[in-house]
Amino acid sequence: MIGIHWFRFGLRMHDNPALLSAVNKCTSLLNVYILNPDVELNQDRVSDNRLWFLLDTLRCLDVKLREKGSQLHVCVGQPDHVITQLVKSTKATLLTYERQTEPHNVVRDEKVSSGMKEMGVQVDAVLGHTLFDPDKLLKLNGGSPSLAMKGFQTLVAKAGAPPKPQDAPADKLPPPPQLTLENSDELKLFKEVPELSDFKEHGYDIVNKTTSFKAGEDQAIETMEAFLAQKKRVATFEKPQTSPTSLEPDTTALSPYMSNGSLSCRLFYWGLMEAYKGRSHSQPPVSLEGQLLWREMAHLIGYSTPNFGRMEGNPVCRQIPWRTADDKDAKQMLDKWENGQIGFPAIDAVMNQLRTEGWMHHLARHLTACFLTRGDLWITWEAGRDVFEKYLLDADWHINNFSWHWLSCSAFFHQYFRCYSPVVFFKKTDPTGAYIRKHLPVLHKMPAKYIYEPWECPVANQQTAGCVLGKDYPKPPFNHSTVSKENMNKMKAAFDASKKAAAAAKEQKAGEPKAKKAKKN
DNA sequence: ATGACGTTGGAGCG
DNA sequence: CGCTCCAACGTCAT
Repeated sequence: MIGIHWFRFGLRMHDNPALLSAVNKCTSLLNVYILNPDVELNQDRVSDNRLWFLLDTLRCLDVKLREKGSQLHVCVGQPDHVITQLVKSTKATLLTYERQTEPHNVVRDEKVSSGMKEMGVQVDAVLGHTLFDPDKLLKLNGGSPSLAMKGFQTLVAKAGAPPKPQDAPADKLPPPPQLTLENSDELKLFKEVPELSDFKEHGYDIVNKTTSFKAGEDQAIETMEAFLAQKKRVATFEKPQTSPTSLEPDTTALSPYMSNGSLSCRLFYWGLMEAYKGRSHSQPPVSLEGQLLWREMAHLIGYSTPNFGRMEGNPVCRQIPWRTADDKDAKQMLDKWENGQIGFPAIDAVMNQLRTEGWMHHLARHLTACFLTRGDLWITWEAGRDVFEKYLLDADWHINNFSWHWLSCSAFFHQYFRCYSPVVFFKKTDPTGAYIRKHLPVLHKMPAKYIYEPWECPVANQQTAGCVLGKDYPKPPFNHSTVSKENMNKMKAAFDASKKAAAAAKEQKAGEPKAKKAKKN
């Protein structure tokens, strides 16, 4: 049988059930990755760092495939068109891929698989990106996801242990089939995995790559094993106790690998169980196991909630009258926020780390997400979500949307009177401002006393520090305490309004059957 | 109904 | 560093 294995997530050889399915069934197998020019090669949606990380991951994958007598073919084009052309060219009768659950990916895959059906091509869509089968979890829970961690833990307990990771293919892979394709405007096939600079026409260039993260499956496993070898650190890990201002990640920093599947979450889960063995250890939700459960819960909610990627029409999302980019002031603030020029050093440092590294600590994300939405700027979480999605190496549709719901008090978390302060929050873990100095070098010489509020620094000292406010670094556009208090009042109003709306909807629902009956009669 | 709790707040006290 | 209070959310167990 001639087959095509379509890599999307699951960019690895280990624990890759979809790839194994292809290898076991095929005498000839084409391994392909498709770059969609509207998605992966779109500067508005994917930063240079993120595309570089993807391409370098693909390069590592290609090396491994070549060691097994195969290789990775990288194409540019619309996925349904590319797959159709590849099937025609290779005369393949099997298409395999790892199943994805993001709504846009579900739509794409439905389109592709219905096309394959018409061509008489068998499609194997295999699970591998999460610990559990989302449909199985939904069924166990009566058809709906769990919106709180406690309930989710109960659900997971019912589901039993997640599958053990599978080994990488032991033998040589089936050789690639003959491929005769003419490059066209709609389809470009690369002989080798492309570099960032191959996409200059899309605005990408290797000189814009600034992240120090290293890509690929080997790096992922090495990082994981190095962390899991620290048995005490693993056993005592409590997420809220880790530091957002540490100069090196204080957490595992495995998320970039987990999000594109160069690391299997099942490999990590079972490695973690092994590291826990014979030790008392921290528990979910704060433990490392808990972090995997949060990921799983976000994926299940994102998969099963209509319109989870926006506020309107989203049944779990509180409707809040946020400002959008249509508001001129909001748009200006949004741009400053994205580019680290808002005037609060902690916020700007976090956003600079996001743009240069493509990763920040979870609590740093909390601080800046709270600031953008309910805390200070009162801007829609959807706008912040898009900025994070563009720059984060670990961008994960479900988790990103879930977290923005959480931080904006739109769902899952409701204590809007608990608000992060851009001046105070980082002082706890970084009183001297080492993190600020690293990610916001213009404040490098600012005295520790003023590092989080340089506008309080006497002008003479600003000059000595080489950072004059309003010239070298912006003055903050408002007073945080005043604005955050005003915003809390707005939140109170929005909560009241949504309670009222919920009560009205309930009443209407109660009245509905009667109305229908009345109509019938 | 009521109270405890919720992965990760801040301010002010000792 | 640990405690209480702030003004007060939704969820869940009792």
